[in-house]
Amino acid sequence: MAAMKHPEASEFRLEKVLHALSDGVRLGIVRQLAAEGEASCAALDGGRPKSTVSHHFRVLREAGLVRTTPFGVTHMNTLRRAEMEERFPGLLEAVLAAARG
Amino acid sequence: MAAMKHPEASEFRLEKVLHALSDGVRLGIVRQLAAEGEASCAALDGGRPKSTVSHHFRVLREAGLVRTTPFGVTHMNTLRRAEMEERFPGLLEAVLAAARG
DNA sequence: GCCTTAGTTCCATCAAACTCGAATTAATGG
DNA sequence: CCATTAATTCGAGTTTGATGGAACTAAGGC
Repeated sequence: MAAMKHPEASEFRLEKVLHALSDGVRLGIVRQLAAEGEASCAALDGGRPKSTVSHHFRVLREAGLVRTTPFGVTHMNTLRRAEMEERFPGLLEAVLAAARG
Repeated sequence: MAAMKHPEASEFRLEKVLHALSDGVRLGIVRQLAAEGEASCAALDGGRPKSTVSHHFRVLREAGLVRTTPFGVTHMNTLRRAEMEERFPGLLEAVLAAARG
């Protein structure tokens, strides 16, 4: 799968990030990624159809929250914590803390 | 105008807060309220129709971000910074910092 | 080459949400 | 009481976004 496009940290847009995080399914994905470090899409689908999950990962990618890297036949996803921190200091960590509590 | 209902800090829901902040108009309102302390709805309408502005204030109120108090014939709006901080520490301040930068 | 696996893309459907005009309510002033 | 001002509520139109089935693509294994 050809490398998918991910925005640079300088291109992250606050409203897009907030919108991406305002959905329950996506917030759950982000939470799990934060807890487990990395995971395939399938590991986080929660029993939902692939097309739905793929849509949510796309939104997360385009907001800059998640990086997806092809790894053999699966795709590995990681949170872009450091870049988010650089661009919007404290934001993602505050959301993660809020989602935990 | 009978006192409008505002949720308690314990009732704030993260996804609702993030959704409220993910709209450009509302983010602008929140930014201005943070800068100016308080303002009437009309002072923040940006030339938009009243019904539109009223809608956005409602979303902000229901998320817990804004408190609206009748004050004579106008309504005074303030950010509920302390309560947000109590419920979701660091979140609103990180968003405000990001919106400024 | 063929099959399987993992995701994406396309498409349609349906619900949520933004916008805004018009009617309404609430408080004040004359 | 009437007019004015400020904002809410109602209703309609339009857009955005979520969901999920079907077809497609890329990588690996036999």
